Amino acid sequence: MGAIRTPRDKWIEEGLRALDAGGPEAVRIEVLAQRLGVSKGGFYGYFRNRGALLEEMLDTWERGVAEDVIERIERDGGDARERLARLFAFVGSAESPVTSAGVELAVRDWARRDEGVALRLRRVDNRRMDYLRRLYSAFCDDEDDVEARCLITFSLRIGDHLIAADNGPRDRTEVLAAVSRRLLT
Amino acid sequence: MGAIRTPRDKWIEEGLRALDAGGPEAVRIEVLAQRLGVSKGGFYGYFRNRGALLEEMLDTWERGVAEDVIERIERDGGDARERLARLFAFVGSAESPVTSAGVELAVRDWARRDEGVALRLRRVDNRRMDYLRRLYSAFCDDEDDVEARCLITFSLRIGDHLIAADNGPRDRTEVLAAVSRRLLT
DNA sequence: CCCCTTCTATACGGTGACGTATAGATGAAG
DNA sequence: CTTCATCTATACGTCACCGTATAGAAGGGG
Repeated sequence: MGAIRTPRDKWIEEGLRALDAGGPEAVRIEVLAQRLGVSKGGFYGYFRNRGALLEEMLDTWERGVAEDVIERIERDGGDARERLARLFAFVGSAESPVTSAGVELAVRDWARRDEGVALRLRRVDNRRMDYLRRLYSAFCDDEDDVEARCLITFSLRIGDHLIAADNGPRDRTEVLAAVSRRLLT
Repeated sequence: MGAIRTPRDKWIEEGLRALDAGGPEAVRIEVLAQRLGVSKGGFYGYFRNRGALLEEMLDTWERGVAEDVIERIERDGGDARERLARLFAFVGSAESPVTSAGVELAVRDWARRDEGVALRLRRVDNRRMDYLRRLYSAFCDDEDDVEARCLITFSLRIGDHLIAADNGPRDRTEVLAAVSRRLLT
């Protein structure tokens, strides 16, 4: 048996990188092949077609972005406020192609026009929202208030990457820090 | 002179509709032509190429979305709080292809990978953010607080359309209304 | 050392879209 | 009714990409 030269995962990883940079339309098999220093010949040994790759990319994204992040925050302990603070700090720190903020935004935009992607996103968002709810509920009794904080937290996490406005003399991170302080009260 | 059968504006309008539904990649000349009940023959009489159409679409979007909205809110008078409330109610009510929320989200995603679009978006966002700042400043003295409210308002307006999570037993609009109340205090 | 599975390169036909060229239709002006 | 600019239909060459087919490395097991 010959050794696997560019395995399945490489295609998926490179696919996610392309998704990050240019959205789903940019996930072109021949381009990925070139970037992997390989022709597209082997691709169809792993995947039935382009759609199958996209599907698997979403699979690994879904797994990596819901479970892994929460697990990572939970692992280090602390009370709810500390966990939230760590969560705020962690968001969007692109350490792997899966957890990159660009991929998430691309998926979010993608979901607006693909029902299947929308379903996956709903699962992920609900999983995260539940987690947020649990954390906020630990020090905030009014359920409506908890819900409001969850939505604000979530929106800021997205908006931060999507809003192009300058914040006057202030730094964006400074403004975000101020809001975070208010959210943790 | 023969009458203009499908004028410039029709192409732009249809282009924005396509952008709304499928992002910039979906703005295909031949598709627009078909939707207009026309072949692409005349297109190249108005526009040098596809890029020129995209450029003009962004022009009309930029004009229509910054000036017109603010003007509309200002027109009806009232104090700052009332204007903000009206602004909250107005956002995303897609009355024209220009002010549709889908178009805005598409532009926002587009801006992540096109520097020219990013520039335009920055202009629009700054224009709107300035307006928000002015309104909040009317009843809120702490400048940092004003900035925080602006960012939250803006993020919620975007996040609302992008977040797929359910809000438990509550309706999303209900949660948004609660936040809005807090923002207007 | 040879075989055989697994990966790889290359060539092919097909499709959708761009942009050009050119001939036909249409309707106001004279 | 003719003229003429303007819009429109159609055909064409080109390109990027998909998916298939087939032949060529590459390296472990017998």
